[in-house]
Amino acid sequence: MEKVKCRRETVPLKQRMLGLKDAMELFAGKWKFSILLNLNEYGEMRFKDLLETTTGISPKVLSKELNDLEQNLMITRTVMNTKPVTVSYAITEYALHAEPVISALIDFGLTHRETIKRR
Amino acid sequence: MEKVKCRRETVPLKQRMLGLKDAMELFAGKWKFSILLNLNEYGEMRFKDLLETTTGISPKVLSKELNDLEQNLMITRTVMNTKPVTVSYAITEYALHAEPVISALIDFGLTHRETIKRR
DNA sequence: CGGCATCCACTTAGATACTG
DNA sequence: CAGTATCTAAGTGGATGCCG
Repeated sequence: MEKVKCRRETVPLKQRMLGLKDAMELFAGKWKFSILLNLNEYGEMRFKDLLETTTGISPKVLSKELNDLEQNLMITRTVMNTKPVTVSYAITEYALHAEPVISALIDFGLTHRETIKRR
Repeated sequence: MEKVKCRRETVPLKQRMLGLKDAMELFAGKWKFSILLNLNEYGEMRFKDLLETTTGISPKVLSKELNDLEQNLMITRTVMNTKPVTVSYAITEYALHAEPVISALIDFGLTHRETIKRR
């Protein structure tokens, strides 16, 4: 692990740990990334759509995950004036900030998967 | 979330999700980052040392965390021929691969913490 | 010293059914 | 359609004690 750069080195270790903790808590669980990647790929989606594309999730869990993501400003929730009501979810501009994290995780995860496999 | 780059775009979505999953599983839990950052900062450490610097952890959990990290090649475990035995843990070269992940998480986490706080 | 065994508490996830 | 209610199953974490 080499010397960290930019803002990271201006911040004490304790606080960096807080940042790590926050980020990990936000993305914890089996479904958050899947939901975000789906919303990113397909644009606006309704509850039902997400229930179908997120294979294996139950409505209760999906509901909780969506709430978490909304609380953390990663997605928006829009209730449409139709009958019966439809609700539309979309990814936010703010969620773009998470792209470096996701990229780094994918890169590391794929490399690591190969490394462990051939061990 | 903008277009992904390099190897990430050569890999299908399903597989990218696997990479994400692997990486998240490796780093899940409250202690892994703390242990890695400590080992990185202090070099070789014994079980007892880690038990002290990792505030709040119990021996059972520390033991499990260390095993996980060793299985994933992030640390080495060396038994010394002393009486009574001492065991020394150290971070591996391979763990350097995780640095971009950690940096990205810290950056995002710190920014996000501020964003949420002032909401 | 460096753990593992045991037990318990708590949180989370899943299945299913139901409602506005 | 978009969830909530309820119940149960499972995983995880902490406390404690013991042993080589």
